[in-house]
Amino acid sequence: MRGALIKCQVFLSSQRIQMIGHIHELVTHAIESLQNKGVFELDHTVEFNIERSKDSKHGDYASNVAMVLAKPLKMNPREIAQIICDELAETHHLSKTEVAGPGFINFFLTDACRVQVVRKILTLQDEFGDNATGEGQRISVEFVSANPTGPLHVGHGRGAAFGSSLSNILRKSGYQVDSEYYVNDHGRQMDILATSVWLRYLELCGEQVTFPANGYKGEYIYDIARKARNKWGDDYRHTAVEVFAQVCADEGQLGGDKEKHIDDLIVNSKEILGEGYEKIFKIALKFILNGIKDDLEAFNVHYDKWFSEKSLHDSDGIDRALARLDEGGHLYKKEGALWFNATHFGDEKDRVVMRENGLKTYFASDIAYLMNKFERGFDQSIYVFGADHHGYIARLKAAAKALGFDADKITILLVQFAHLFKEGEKIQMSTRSGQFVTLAELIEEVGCDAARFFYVMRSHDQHLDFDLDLAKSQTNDNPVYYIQYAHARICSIFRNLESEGLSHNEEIGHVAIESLSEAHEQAIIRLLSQYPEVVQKAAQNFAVNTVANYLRELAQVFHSFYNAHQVLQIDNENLRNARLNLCKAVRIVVASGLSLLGTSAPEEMRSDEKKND
RNA sequence: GCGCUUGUAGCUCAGCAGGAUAGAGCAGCCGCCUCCUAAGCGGCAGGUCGCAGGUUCAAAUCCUGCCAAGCGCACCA
Repeated sequence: MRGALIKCQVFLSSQRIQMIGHIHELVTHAIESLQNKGVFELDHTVEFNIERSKDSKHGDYASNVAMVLAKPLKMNPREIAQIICDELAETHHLSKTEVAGPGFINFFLTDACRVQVVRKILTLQDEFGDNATGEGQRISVEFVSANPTGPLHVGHGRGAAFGSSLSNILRKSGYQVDSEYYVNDHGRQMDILATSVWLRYLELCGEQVTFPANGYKGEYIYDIARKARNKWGDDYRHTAVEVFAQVCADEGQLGGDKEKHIDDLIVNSKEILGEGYEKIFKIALKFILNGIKDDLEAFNVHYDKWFSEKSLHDSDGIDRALARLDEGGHLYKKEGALWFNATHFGDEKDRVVMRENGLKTYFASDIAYLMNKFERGFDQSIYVFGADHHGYIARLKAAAKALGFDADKITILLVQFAHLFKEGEKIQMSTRSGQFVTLAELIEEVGCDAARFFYVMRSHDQHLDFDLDLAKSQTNDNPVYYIQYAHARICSIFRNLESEGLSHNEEIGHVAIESLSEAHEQAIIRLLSQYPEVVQKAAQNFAVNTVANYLRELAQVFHSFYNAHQVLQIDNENLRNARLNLCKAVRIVVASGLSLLGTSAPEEMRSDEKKND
């Protein structure tokens, strides 16, 4: 049979891809030619790879083609590799090929070809690394979406850092990204919040109130209450006796039930306050939401859209979603509640969408929100959830299928918890008691840069130990500063350029670029050329941490170079300009990578001034 | 009990669309500032990739079982 083969994993993206495609073509032609000559006899298709060599000793690219062909051809892989090498057409991109190891073919680029990347980076600037992976695709990334019942705490920080960085990376890979925060501004928790605020307000008015076990006890509730009192004075004051009339006993009391207790209080609050309840509710929501927005801004996290759950209730969003499920015959009544037969679509149990008391569950809103996302036409919707929400995967996918949508368009990424460590001790947190480390406190403590970097430097599905002391330290142990320092050093070189009476001529540098033949320089060039692939791979695998790892590596080779070679203090003008070009390219890529992670790229590092914070 | 996730160096972790001798950082030991910021660089030492099978020319990587850890299994949000 003719035309055996040939599939190659093509990593698209400008120059690299072209090179891999080019080499792939050369190999394919060689094999076809050998078939025609009757040297190779193949009767079925084979797949082989052209991939970047991990070790520079193995050239720039390598192929496993000979090993894959060994079996069908019943020949020794090294022998096959040699035959293919001899058959390869001439090309000015490659300086040599060699057979190595068990039968790899290694391809070596010419020096001229390899150093091209420096010019490319200086030309493209911060557009270097852009790739077309997501061209023409719209993608929704939802993250954090914490209930607006209190300030964000450190548990939300990782989702924020990850989701924000992921959005940046996807954008750089050509996706049209909508980042969203789903605001749960409706439902029981919000009523508990409003009621908690009102009770604190009554306290401020001088009423004797026993605060419910299930209420929100944080100090911020007082802040909101104070705000309400400043605004409305005693307008909403009622006696404690009135408020607690016919309320079930609280936890700890005889026959007490904290859930029933708070629910009764909510009912009373609504009745007693009437329209006033809505006002308290709104002032609380606004206060907290503004706080959340401020915290996220300070964390360099920005959203395209704040999606209100309430809007789904106010519009016909939820009703339409439920109607659609009903039309498909996926809803049924049982014991007064309305159920979605999620088990039919792979979930482990059916789910309630409307409770016996007539209230729609959060899951009903989730379904409506899901439908809304599909209706907006996203090619893909990413949910970033905390790992404790993994039960949601099956039910969301079940809902998507039941609604008639393609469940594969939903991707749920679970972010594992981060454990904070201080002085070697794990910090315990408990939201119940209102004692937790807020995100704002964390930023205050270690700074935005360190916090964001630490959160994403490990794979998102990996538990993370967050060492506060390390994040705060301004030493070489701290990876953030290590990378930023590389950037600052380069900026420093360019600052010193003028004071040394020198100047930078990029053109001279470009012409002399091949004089960068030192091992350190070659290592930097090699790494620089990988940046587009790193970004692309990070986008494809939703692996933000690979960017962090890459930056550390790049910083490392740069620091080595810096230590081994002078840039300014050399007489050879050509070499000096070539090295300046190289430094500038590193600076551009480091700055680009750091910005993807939402971390700044400072032009200088000054420990003395740092202490003034 | 069922489900999801994770077991790699003393510690924290990379690597996991299978590939050529398993990598970093910290901690330990030994070196480098008349030179662009030593927040840096170089070197030494450190691992039966949880255990056992299987697939493959090739397994830390894929499959199965077991062991261990974390999380989840509400008419809660």
